[in-house]
Amino acid sequence: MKSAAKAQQAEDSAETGAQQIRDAIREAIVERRLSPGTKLSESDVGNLFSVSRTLARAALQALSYEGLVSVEKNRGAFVAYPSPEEARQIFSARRLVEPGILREAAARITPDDITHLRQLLLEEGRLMSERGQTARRAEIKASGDFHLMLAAISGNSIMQRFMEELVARSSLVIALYGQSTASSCGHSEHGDIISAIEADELDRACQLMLHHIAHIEADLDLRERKSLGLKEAFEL
Amino acid sequence: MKSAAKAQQAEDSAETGAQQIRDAIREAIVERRLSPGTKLSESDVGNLFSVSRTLARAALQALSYEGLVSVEKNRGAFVAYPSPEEARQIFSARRLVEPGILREAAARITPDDITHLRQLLLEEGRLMSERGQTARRAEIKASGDFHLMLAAISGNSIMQRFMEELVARSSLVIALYGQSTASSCGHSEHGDIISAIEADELDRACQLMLHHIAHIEADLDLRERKSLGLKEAFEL
DNA sequence: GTGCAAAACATCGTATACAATCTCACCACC
DNA sequence: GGTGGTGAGATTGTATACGATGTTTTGCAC
Repeated sequence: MKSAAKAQQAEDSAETGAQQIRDAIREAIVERRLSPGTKLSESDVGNLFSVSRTLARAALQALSYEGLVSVEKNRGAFVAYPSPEEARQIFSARRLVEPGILREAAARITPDDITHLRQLLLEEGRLMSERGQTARRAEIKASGDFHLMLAAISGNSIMQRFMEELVARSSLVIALYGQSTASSCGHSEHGDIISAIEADELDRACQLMLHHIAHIEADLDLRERKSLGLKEAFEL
Repeated sequence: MKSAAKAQQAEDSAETGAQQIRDAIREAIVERRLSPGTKLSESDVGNLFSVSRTLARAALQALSYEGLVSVEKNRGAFVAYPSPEEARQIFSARRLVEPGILREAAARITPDDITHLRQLLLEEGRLMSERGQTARRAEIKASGDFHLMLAAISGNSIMQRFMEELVARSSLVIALYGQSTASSCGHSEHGDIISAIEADELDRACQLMLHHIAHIEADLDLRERKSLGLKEAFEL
């Protein structure tokens, strides 16, 4: 189904092995196999993927442009540890752009797109009912994919890329500050948004989107906690 | 006035010499000293800045993430040559985000900020009346800085970075498809927007912003022209 | 035993070197 | 004369090497 997109990827983005490493690490971060603050030394990354430090470094640099890793001069790269302030900005940005993306997507959406969206939802629901870490991780990814697919449907590749960054960073924020052990996204809300789009109730769809984002944010505990490092040290 | 920001830059972003090279090239692109399509070979860039290809390559990679340079596998880096479709997407993105940024900026703006904005406008007007290439270039930069300062005032560094990318890429688009030899931005429109903010007429300010963006877009000729390459070859 | 200093270690920053790929000119052949 | 292949040159892709910077550990003095 994605053969065309994949072919283009393989042709264009196979540009260097660094891209592959970047994608692999990003996926690991988004699926929360890598925790915020984890050190990603160039040598280790290079050894892990059997490439030289040159490529490892390029991959880490790329991830730092996306805000997923922070590189500190002469100290190394770490999985980003967004501050509460950054977290607020990320969700502020999402509140700002997602209604607009939704409007553009609604203007161009096809029945096929709706089918795909509903398929995604089904998959998401299935994963939600399953047990186990891998199911949980796949669910996190699927939940983000809903927002990304809307961006893709909007037809604006710039906004799409921007949303990819925001969704990925959101995953980091939820990993850090999320409270509920439940799902990362209110699942049913995604369905409601699709329904509103189908019914051509654009304003309501935007309202639902804003509420949806607000719900995710409401599950965060963004209080500063300086002593977290100490606590963690004990709990580990 | 920017000592704090500069210090942080010097401390954080002097991370590598690559940053400096990246900034220098970006400035050259935004000020249109480098035309779209110009080849930027790693060796040449390296020699120009007296560094190795390693750093030159890193700088070019960074610029490619911002969409200002396109790197083609095994072929090299070129100043980006945005297609009409890309141009449309860039301005579509600006229409989408700038009103939102404006609203957030208006909510946090201080009298000091307004003073700075007006200073910027004055500078812009002064440059507009001057003759010469350097004045024209400075004017282009100042014109973009107005939009960037609004993003800075909004206090959301993520949106700020995104706007930096959009403004820079807009400059490329205008260089390619702009028709009027006149200024890149309707200068007075910037002033009108500030006035609307001061008067707390937020909706009107947003309308003005949208009109402003529309004016810039209206000056573009985004028709596809396949034969351009041939023509250019002759005209060169 | 505590605190500081210096050296050893680990890691990053940058340069250089070699391999892979592309471009283009030149020549043989049709 | 045009077409296709082949080889030299140029440019990028990747690896390795060396110097610079930060961190840890060791040892000595108090």
